[in-house]
Amino acid sequence: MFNWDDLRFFLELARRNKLSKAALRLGVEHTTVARRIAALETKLNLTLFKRINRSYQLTDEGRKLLLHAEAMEKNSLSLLSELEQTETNLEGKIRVATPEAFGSQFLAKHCHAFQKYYPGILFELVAETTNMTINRRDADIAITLAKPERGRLKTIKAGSYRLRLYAAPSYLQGHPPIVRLTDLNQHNFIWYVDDLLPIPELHILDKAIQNPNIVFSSTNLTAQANAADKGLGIALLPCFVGDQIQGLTTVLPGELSIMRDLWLSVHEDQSNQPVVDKARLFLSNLIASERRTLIGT
Amino acid sequence: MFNWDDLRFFLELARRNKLSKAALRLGVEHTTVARRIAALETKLNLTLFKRINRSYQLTDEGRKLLLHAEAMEKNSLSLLSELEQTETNLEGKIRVATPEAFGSQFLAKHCHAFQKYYPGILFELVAETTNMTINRRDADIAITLAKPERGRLKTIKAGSYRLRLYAAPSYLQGHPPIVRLTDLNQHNFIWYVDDLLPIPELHILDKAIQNPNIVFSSTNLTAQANAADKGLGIALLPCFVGDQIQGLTTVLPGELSIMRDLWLSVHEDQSNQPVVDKARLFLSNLIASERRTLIGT
DNA sequence: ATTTAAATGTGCAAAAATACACAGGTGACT
DNA sequence: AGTCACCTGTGTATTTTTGCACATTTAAAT
Repeated sequence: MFNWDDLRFFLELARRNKLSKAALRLGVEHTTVARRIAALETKLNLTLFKRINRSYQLTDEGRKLLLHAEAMEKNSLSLLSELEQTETNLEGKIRVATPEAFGSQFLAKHCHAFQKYYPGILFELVAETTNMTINRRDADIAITLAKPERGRLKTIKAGSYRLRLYAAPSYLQGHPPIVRLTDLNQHNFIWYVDDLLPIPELHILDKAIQNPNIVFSSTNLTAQANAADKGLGIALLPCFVGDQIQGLTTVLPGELSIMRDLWLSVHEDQSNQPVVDKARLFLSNLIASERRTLIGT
Repeated sequence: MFNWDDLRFFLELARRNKLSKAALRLGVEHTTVARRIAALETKLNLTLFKRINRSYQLTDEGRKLLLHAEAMEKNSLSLLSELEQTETNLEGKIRVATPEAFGSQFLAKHCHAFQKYYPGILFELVAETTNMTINRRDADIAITLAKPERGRLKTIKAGSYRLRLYAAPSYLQGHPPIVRLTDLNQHNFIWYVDDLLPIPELHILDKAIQNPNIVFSSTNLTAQANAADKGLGIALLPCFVGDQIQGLTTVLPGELSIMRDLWLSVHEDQSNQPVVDKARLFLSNLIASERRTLIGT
């Protein structure tokens, strides 16, 4: 028997006709789509697509398969809609502490899904730069950038995200071109205020720029992003913020890319509570499945 | 979206109720089944099975899922029956050379599938102990135990198989018990004739047994297997032979297990011929999907 | 009660799948 | 015609999945 999951890839490619387009929607690399399709073709011993003019066009046999794949998709969707029943029996409240930008720009956009599953649970999102201490029960679950060393916590690495330099085209047109890191010396920066937690990877920038010309600073990333969007200068932003803003483009994406880990912690004695457990699963699933938006393109 | 292929595993487990039974039919380890089911459960955020009394029983939600999974299975089956059309346009003949036992006991049992796909192609199976040389065009495709070093051949490692010692219970009851390798000194052996190709892994046996008491020998593995089945002595057999014979049990499976590779070769200038290509794909697919019977339990 | 056999669970090693980086090639727009 | 953006293909590195060996548990049989 062939791998049923390959039909998901087949369907997407049959609809988009481009490896890259299909890959984007499936949340994988284009090479993965190509290889899964190739595997399906050899397994079924059929040619499903003709590769012409950099586009994948269905063959006659591919069209036959499409009908069956669509039927299976219908099944999978009806399955989800039937089983994705809300758990109204669970009631209570969960407080989740996250870094400011992660909470306000990423997690907030997905809380509706949690609400749909568990309408009885109040989801409290504490997204602040101040370091909330989960130990003092300020929050039931904490997502942090550094692994908490102390406290009786269950901590797992939930995922990673990337930071890049972003600027508005309007800014870039009015300023000297940037082709290497040292060119940044002549540019304006939007930056954090000093008391942010130190990011070790920033020494790359420190070496290249002796005296950064900081024209605006804030503890609030959304403020920085909005300032950059208006052409004030160059900002260091998480990709899940910068990529979402149409008016921003990356600066030196090849030279500067900072990866940071996301840690998810719960109290040892709270980890078995149903409400806490469901929220924990929701968060780690979310971070895993949205990996692509957190890492950026 | 969840992994559609996990539903195949779910279906099998829902029907067999045991990890090990489902694993056997799926051709994987029981741990893999357990992990795929666990992955599906966390992805769907449901409990599909209750683990009671070492058996997996469907929950209510699991039963709901079963209906959808069965529907998807129907689709996948109808898909196969529609697309698995015979290619009557391909005509010709293909000669495949293999080791004797592999050809007569394994490949011969699967040739009907090839015939079904390609009714126009005559499949000639040359299963002999004499080393056929593919270079002289005695065969179009060769499956060998050693990688051919010379000749303009395209060779890939197609898979592996295992050898074990086998004996009939009737023999074992009438002879001293065997708990370690040295106990074999007091036993009767069914063996190859001397000119068989040397198997380096056999030095383990050579060390344990100074003077093996060989009571019967043959170049033909089927003859050896039949002799062993009748209680003549202990034989070294491929698992795909020994495991198929109800009357044989393994001897010292923990102490003696020999793995050998299977190599598949075609001529460089023949590799693009449709008939040769289809046969090559058929053989490598077959060896891959029957991995479990070749490796044994 | 003891033994035996069969089933599930766990940690580690091997294998496979995937991402990543880069090369090459094609069409679109100057 | 040349440049540019975009898409696909190939080889390597990383991550994930799977297999394997072993521990543990439970039911059945002596």
